[in-house]
Amino acid sequence: SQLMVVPEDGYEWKKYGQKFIKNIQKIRSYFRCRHRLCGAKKKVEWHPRDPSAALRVVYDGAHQHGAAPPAAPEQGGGGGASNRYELGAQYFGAGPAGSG
DNA sequence: AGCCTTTGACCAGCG
DNA sequence: TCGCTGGTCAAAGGC
Repeated sequence: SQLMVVPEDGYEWKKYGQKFIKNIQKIRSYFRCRHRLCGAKKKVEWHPRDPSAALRVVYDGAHQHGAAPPAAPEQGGGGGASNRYELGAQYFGAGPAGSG
């Protein structure tokens, strides 16, 4: 089984599903913002047999609160030692749409 | 007692 | 119309 190693980005998320995508031969996890009436969603993709492979985080939707909770401020603009695992692997909005 | 995470089945779109 | 694939909910266990 895979470890629940989800990098923190300053937002709270709750996993609600996990499936293996054949198209990319990777495991895709589904997360939802714990905020109220917030339609923000996050997906994490990682190789099932390749820890070396960089994680892939795909953000969908916008946070209604527009800001992260005080429990984990986003430090405002990179620098934060929170999401420094693979900034080059994060997608916001519709996604990489084309160039990836 | 509540929260969270893990897993199986159902539904929807395309060819 | 059926089958494949991707996306989501629902039931149970530990702290």
